[in-house]
Amino acid sequence: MKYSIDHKSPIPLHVQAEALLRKLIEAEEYQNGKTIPNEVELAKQLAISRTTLRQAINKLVFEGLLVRKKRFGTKVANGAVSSRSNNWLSFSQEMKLRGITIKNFELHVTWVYPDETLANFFEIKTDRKILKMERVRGKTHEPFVYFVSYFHPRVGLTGDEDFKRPLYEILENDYSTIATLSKEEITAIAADEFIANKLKMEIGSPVLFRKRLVFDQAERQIEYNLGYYKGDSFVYTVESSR
Amino acid sequence: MKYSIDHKSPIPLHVQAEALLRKLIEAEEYQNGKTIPNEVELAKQLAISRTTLRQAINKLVFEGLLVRKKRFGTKVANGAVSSRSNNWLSFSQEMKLRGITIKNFELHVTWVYPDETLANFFEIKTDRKILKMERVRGKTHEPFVYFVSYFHPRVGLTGDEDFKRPLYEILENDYSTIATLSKEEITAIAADEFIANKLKMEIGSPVLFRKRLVFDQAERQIEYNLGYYKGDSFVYTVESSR
DNA sequence: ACAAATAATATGTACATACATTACGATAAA
DNA sequence: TTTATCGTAATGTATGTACATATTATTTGT
Repeated sequence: MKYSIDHKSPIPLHVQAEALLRKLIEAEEYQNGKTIPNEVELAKQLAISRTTLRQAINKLVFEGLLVRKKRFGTKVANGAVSSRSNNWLSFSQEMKLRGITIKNFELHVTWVYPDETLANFFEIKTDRKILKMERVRGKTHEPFVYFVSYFHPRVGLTGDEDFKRPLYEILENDYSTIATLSKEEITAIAADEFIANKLKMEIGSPVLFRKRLVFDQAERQIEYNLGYYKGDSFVYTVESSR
Repeated sequence: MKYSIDHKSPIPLHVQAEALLRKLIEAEEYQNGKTIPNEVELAKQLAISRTTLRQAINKLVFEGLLVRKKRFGTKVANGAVSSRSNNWLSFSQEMKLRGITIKNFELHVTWVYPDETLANFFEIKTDRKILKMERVRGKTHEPFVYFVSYFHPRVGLTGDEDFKRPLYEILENDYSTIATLSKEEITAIAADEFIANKLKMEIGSPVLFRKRLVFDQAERQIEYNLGYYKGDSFVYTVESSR
C-alpha cells in the first residue's frame, strides 16, 4: 500500500479515505471492473473502522465511481474510471468515436474579481476572487461554441476539474469542496418579446435556455443561461439569479 | 407527528426515515428555510438511533434538499422546497417570472416494450417494459420542443418524478430507486458529414448534442441525444450507447 | 448425476456511545 | 464601549459491536 492515512491530521479520516480511494482508482491501482479489497480487510489495512471506511465508500458509490454488490464485493464502475471520464478530453474522444473530429479548442481558467452584478449574485464582496472559466470549442478553425462560467468560491468546481492541472491540484488539497454535483436542464425555446429584446434579436429566433443547479454540501446555487447564435458563433451568456 | 416509522416493516429504517422527511418537507410541515428538529430530538421522536437518522438526512443533504449548519441546525434548503421545485411546473413558473408565457404543453408517460435497439442499449430483454416519456412544450399552440426519453427499469426516474401523480406514487413505494441523480451536458455543434448524413440534414446545420448521465446506487448509464430543428419543431432523438 | 440443503463471505442495517468542532450568545474584563 | 472569554447547543467524527441478507460455493442426499 503506497498511500496511507494520517491519524494525526486535522482532516477527517473518512475524507482522507475517500481521497485515497479516488487516487487509487485514478492511478488504476484498483482497476476498471475489478473489486477493491473487502471492507473489513481494507479497514484493517487503513487502520480505521469499517463504519468510517463505509462513509468514504458511500460517497463514491453515490457518485457512481464504485458499485457495490453483495457477496461479490465492491468494484470500480465499468467505463467510469476516475473523475476524468466526464471531462472535455473524454468528450472529444467520444466524439471522435462517432466520426466527429474536433480541433482547436481553447480553455481559459482564471481567478478574477467579480463585478458588481456577479458579486451580488454570489452574495460575496467584490474583493473576493472567483473562478472564471472560458471555453471555446471549435472545428477546423471556426469556433462555434463559447462558454463563460463563473464559480462561487465555495463550490470547488463541478466534476470536470481536470481541465487544467495546476488548478486541479490546488483543489485537490481541499477536500471539503469535493462533494459537488451539478444538474443541468437545457431547453430550446423560441425567443419571445422579453428575451428578444434582452438579447437584441428577432422574436422567434431559437434560444437555448439553460438552468444549472450546482450544489455542494453547504448550499445550492442556480445559474441561468441564455444561449444564442451570433453570426456563426454561439454565445452563451451567464444570466442568472439565485 | 402525523407519520411514523414501522419497526416491523421489512423496509430499512433509514429508508423509511428518508421517505418520511421527504413527505414532511413536501407537505411543508417543515417549511422552506425553517429548521427541522435537531437530530437527537428527532431520533427520539422517531424511535430510531441518531446514526440511522443521520443516514437518512445525509441523502437529502446530498441531494440539496436539506442544508446543515453547525450550531444552528438543519434547514430546508431555500427555494428548493420539495422535489417539485425542479419539475416542469416550477420551470414554467420561472419562465413566467421572466415574462415568458408557456401554454399548451403535453406530457405523455407510458410503459412500453422496447424495440430491438433499445433493448440492446439497455441490456434487457424485449419483454421487459421500460418507461417512455414524451414531452411537448409549446407556446400559443405551436409546439416547438419535443422530447422522447426512455428510462432503464432500474432507474427510478430522475428528479422530475412529479409529472404525473399515479406514476409518482408507484415509485414512491419503492424507495430503493430514489437515490438517483442525473447530470447533463449539452453542446451546440455544427453538423458534420457524419451527423448530417445520419439526420438527413445539411452539413453545418445547428445540432444539439446532449450527453446525459443517469446514475442510481447500482450503476451508471449514459444516454446520448442529438437534437435538431425540423420545420418549426425541435426533435430530440435518443441516440445511443452505454 | 443432479437437485437440495448448507456453509461461507461479502455487503447491509442498526444501535449505543464518546468526544470534537463550530458558532452564537452571554458574561466578564479592559 | 469594546474586547476576551467561556458556556452551550447543535452538527461532525469515529469506534465497537451485533445481527441481517444476499449470493456464491460446497456438501449432502437421492
